[in-house]
Amino acid sequence: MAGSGTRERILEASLRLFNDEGVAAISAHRVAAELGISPGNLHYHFKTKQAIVERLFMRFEGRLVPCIDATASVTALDDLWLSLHLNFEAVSEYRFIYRDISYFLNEFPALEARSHALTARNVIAAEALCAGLAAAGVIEASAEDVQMLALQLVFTTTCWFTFKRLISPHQPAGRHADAALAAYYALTLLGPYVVGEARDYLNYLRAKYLR
Amino acid sequence: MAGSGTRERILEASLRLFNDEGVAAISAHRVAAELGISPGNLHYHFKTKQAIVERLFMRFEGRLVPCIDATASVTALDDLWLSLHLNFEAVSEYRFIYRDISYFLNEFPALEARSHALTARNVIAAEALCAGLAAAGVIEASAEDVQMLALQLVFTTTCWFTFKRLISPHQPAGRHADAALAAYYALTLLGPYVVGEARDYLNYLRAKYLR
DNA sequence: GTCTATATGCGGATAGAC
DNA sequence: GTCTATCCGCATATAGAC
Repeated sequence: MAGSGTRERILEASLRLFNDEGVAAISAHRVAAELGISPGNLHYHFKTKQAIVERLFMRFEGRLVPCIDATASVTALDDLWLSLHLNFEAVSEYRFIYRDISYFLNEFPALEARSHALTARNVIAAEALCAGLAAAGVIEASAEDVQMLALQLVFTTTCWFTFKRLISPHQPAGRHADAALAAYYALTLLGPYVVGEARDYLNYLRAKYLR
Repeated sequence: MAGSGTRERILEASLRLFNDEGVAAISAHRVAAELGISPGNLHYHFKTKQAIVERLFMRFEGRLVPCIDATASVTALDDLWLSLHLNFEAVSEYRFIYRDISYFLNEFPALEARSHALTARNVIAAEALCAGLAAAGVIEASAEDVQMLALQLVFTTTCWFTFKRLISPHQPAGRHADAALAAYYALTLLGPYVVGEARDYLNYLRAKYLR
């Protein structure tokens, strides 16, 4: 499996460059140059650029699924915050995927079905999560509210970092320390539904993140 | 101004192709072929592909700004719904812009500042709009709530159509009749803040759009 | 496994005739 | 204004030597 460290180094360099500059802007030559190897050598390990992207996407699946499935025990608001935080971190580590969604799906059509499945799984997990909070009395929400909330949560975890570039200057490189802030932002979607002492936790977060 | 109809036809064909297949996937050759003219002729009217995109972006600005500035008189929930509907329609007509945000800003850096300004203007208008509804007693929201709501509204009008591709199969072509549904979706962000008889309007919309 | 060298095609952009 | 013909550069992908 680990026979050749080169294969792994190609994946790591590709992920970094894709994240920083976008998968459209990075050629196979560029990845090879970054590693100080020849394009021919890179081609020996990955026949096509698409093969690299697909391999990275599978890693993203493996990285994200535990985050969205480990939500069975969520009964408090800070559990949800942690879940969102982990989710944002995973998305941030593979942010090249959702960075240019349409381009990505057009260029790598083999990944469209997998992307749909992943998003659907995410929505279902978010619904279960919100329903759990409602059952625990943390929030007060109808079944329809829960559905909408779940969709808004997944929409936010998926597209928030992309949208951020339209409201603040582009982060130069590996900056993804704002997962916590993003999690707070997403959490405010539930804000108006929160009842009881869970409001205290919201106020604590608000004091921490607002200005 | 209208000396040559060709220039206008180039812009129209470009907009349509960019919207349908993405600005990255459409070459100048392709636009020329679509119109049945030569690449040389196209180059006579637009020296570069970037010039076409910039011209279309300016049209988008001219198309969107009236939608976001004509919100001074919003004092009822259905005024907001209409405003959102018009906003979504404008975004849909120029959906190639927000379709792949990072790619767009990377490829056409001259438009990054304008995009920022447009988004900022949109947020300010949304804040005024939510503040107006709060003042009119339609919603009950603190100043911080209003800020968050405005950001969520703009986030949604900007990125919702892009995200939709991850949860439902890709719309083949000029389908953008879902502006009304998108407006309803965005409106639910205000749902929990709504008080008084405005709730009736929300229930009316819910019956209309849910299932 | 890794290299050098190269084939092939496409997209952006231009020159110059009509 | 519109055409044909062409240059240039880049990206994908391959061939074959070491």
